[in-house]
Amino acid sequence: MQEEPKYARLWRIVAAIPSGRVAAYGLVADLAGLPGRARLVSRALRAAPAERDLPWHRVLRADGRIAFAPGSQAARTQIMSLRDEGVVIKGHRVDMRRFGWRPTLGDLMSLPY
DNA sequence: CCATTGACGCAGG
DNA sequence: ACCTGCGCCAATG
Repeated sequence: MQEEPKYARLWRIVAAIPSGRVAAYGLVADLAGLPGRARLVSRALRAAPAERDLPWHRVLRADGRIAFAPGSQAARTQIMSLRDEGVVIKGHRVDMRRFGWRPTLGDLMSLPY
């Protein structure tokens, strides 16, 4: 049996983040079984094929801040997508207590391949 | 092969 | 709230 490639495992977690909720890079890594590898998540997202259509905009820094520089095109796109889903952004950040995704074990167990 | 670079996170000060 | 340092490590030059 072969181990699922790291990027694919990260992509699966990101794909599971529900609309209207957000998750930190570090949480995505943890849930993918790669604790301490937050930076790998950013790499995986850059490398993700567009066809996969991942909700990358739902991934933020641990403190709720948008990872991209304020005013950058990427940040504006991300903010727009989040607002479309009802996520409130103030001062370039999101209130993680309100919008943070907290999956149950059941959620994780029933992830599609 | 060595150095630098990040869509990061956390502990300190 | 802001800054600094360190751990992390695949990718890039």
